[in-house]
Amino acid sequence: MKEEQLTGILRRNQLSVTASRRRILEIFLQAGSALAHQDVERQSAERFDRVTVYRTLQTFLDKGIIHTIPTTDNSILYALCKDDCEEGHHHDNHVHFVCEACGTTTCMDDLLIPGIKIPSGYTAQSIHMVVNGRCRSCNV
Amino acid sequence: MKEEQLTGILRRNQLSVTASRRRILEIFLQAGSALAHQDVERQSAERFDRVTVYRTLQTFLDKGIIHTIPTTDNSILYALCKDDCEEGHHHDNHVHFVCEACGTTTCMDDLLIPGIKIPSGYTAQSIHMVVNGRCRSCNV
DNA sequence: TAATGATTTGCAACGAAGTTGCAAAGGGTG
DNA sequence: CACCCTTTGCAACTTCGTTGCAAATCATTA
Repeated sequence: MKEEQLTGILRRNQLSVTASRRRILEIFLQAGSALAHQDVERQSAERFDRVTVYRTLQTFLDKGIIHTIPTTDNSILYALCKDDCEEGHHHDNHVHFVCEACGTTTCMDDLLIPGIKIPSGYTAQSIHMVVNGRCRSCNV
Repeated sequence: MKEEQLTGILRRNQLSVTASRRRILEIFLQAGSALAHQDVERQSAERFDRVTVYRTLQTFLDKGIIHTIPTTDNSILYALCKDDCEEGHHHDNHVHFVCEACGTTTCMDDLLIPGIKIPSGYTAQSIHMVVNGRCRSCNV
C-alpha cells in the first residue's frame, strides 16, 4: 500500500493526515470487503482508542469515503468502493452480497440495483439491495 | 383484536399461549408497520420484563411469525406480514419502505423484489430490498 | 525549521443495548 | 387437580456507543 495513495485520498477530502486515518483507510483498502466497526477496531487494536475508530468512521462517512450497508444482525457495515474513493463522489447504487458461510459482505460494483415502480404517493430517495447466499470461495 | 386470532397463531406455531406472547403479537397486528425492539418494549412497558421481550421476539423469529428488516442505523426492525402469519409460512420477498420523515417502516406486500442476475459462482438464498424516502402521509 | 492556532486523539466516565443463569411462576396434559 | 415442562422476572454482567476535556498532533506562516 503506497503512502501516497492514502495521503492523496485524505487530502482530496479536506482531511488532515493523521496516523489513525491513514491506518484505518489502509485497512479498508486491504480488506476488499465490508467491515464492521468491530473488525476495524480489531485490526487496529493495539494502536488506537475505541473512540478514535468511531470518530474516524463517522468522518469518513461524512466525507463520502465509505458508505454503510444495512444488515439484519444489529451491526453496521462500512465499505469503501474503489471508484467512489478515487473520484470523490458516490455511486452506491450497487448490490451488496452477504455470504452466510464466511460472513463476508462484498460490494458487487458491477451489479446495479434494478429500478422498481414505487406506489403513487411515495417518494424514493435511496434504495438498498442485499443478497444473502454463498460466495465464490465458499461455493466450491 | 380477537383473542381467538392471537391464540390461533400461537397454537399453529406450536407455542404455548402466554400473556406476553399474546400481547406482543397483538402489538404487531395493531401496528401494521415494522417495529424495533424498543417500540415493542415501550408499548408493553408496564407489563413485561425487557428480557421477556427479547426472548419473545427471538421465538417469533425462529417460528417465522415475524421477519427482520435490515437497517443502516444499527437497529433491527421486526415485521409481521399478514399473509405469512395466517398461512404459517413465509413470503418475505417484498420491498420494505422506510420513511425518513416519520421513521415508519412498512412492508409493501404487493411490491415484489425484481429478479437480478447474480454473477456466476455465487448462490443467492434470500434478497432484501429497502427503499428510503417519504411515505404517503408525509408527502402531502 | 520553529512557533502558532486549529484539529484530533486518548482517557474517563457514563448510558443504552443485549445476554446469561437461576429460582419462581405459569401453561399444557392426563 | 396435580404433575412436569416451559416461560418469566430478576440480578448481574458484557458489549456497544457517546460526551467532555486536557494533552498531543497536524497544517500553516514566518
